[in-house]
Amino acid sequence: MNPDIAISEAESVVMDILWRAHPASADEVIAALAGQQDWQEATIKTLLNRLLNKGAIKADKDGRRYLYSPLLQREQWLSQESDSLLERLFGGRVAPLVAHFSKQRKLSRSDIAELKRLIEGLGNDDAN
Amino acid sequence: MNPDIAISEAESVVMDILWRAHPASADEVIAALAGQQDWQEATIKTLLNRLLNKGAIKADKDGRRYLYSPLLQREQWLSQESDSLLERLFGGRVAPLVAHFSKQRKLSRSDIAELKRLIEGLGNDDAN
DNA sequence: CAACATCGATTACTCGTGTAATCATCGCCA
DNA sequence: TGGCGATGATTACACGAGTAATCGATGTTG
Repeated sequence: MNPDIAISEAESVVMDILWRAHPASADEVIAALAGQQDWQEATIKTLLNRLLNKGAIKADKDGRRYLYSPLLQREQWLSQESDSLLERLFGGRVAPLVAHFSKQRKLSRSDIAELKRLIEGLGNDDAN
Repeated sequence: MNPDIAISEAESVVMDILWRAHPASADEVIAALAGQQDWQEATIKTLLNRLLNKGAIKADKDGRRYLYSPLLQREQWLSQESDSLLERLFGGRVAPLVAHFSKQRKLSRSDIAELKRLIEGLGNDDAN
């Protein structure tokens, strides 16, 4: 479908704002980022434009300004990013990844509980 | 300790060779990469040098050439990469990450089995 | 109506990265 | 022993990303 839209790190920060609340004007995005990122307004405008040019967001005219909304879905982006890491680092297998976190003691007690619940709810799916 | 050595994508491909078998001469690295990457020798030499300059590998003189070995450990790099992704995308929690893969049907049957085993070997702090 | 404010678009500049050619050094063979 | 070949070092160059200033259009207001 959507041929993978590549989002840079800085761009993804802007996307995050829009995923949380859209549509949003440039000003609203800038406001939301103040205190979180130390960016000039101009910087954020540039990022919005780059996102626009690569089709990751759309802009609807609202009087003299625009209201921005995401086109790229957060879920899709999550998949792109995490699949790529999974592939590159763990040969595409999830278990080794979890094993890694477990080895690093990155699993909180609630993680473990949640995983238990998750795994148990899976037993009978499809092939491979 | 080691203040995060940043490795680029291409560099990590070279590291992978060295992690698999070290020390290795430039020629051996080049040989190992032939057929896997479509890089000129010069490109690989450059990557080796950049890795050297950033302290990710070391070079021991062996006659007229060098033998390269990793300094940055694979485990450490895996952690850098996966922790950063986990933080950025899933707020640092492992369970949501696994949930994501599960939702995307990225869990193979053997993944599930392995995860089951893994998780079971963990929960022995208190009951349940 | 003219000056001004606002907002997006354009332009700019630096750095890292991917990719590679070329340079310099040094041991080896004829 | 002097040129050759191998090997690492240096240099190159385009492109994306981060960061931002400035321009241009357009709407607002006295």
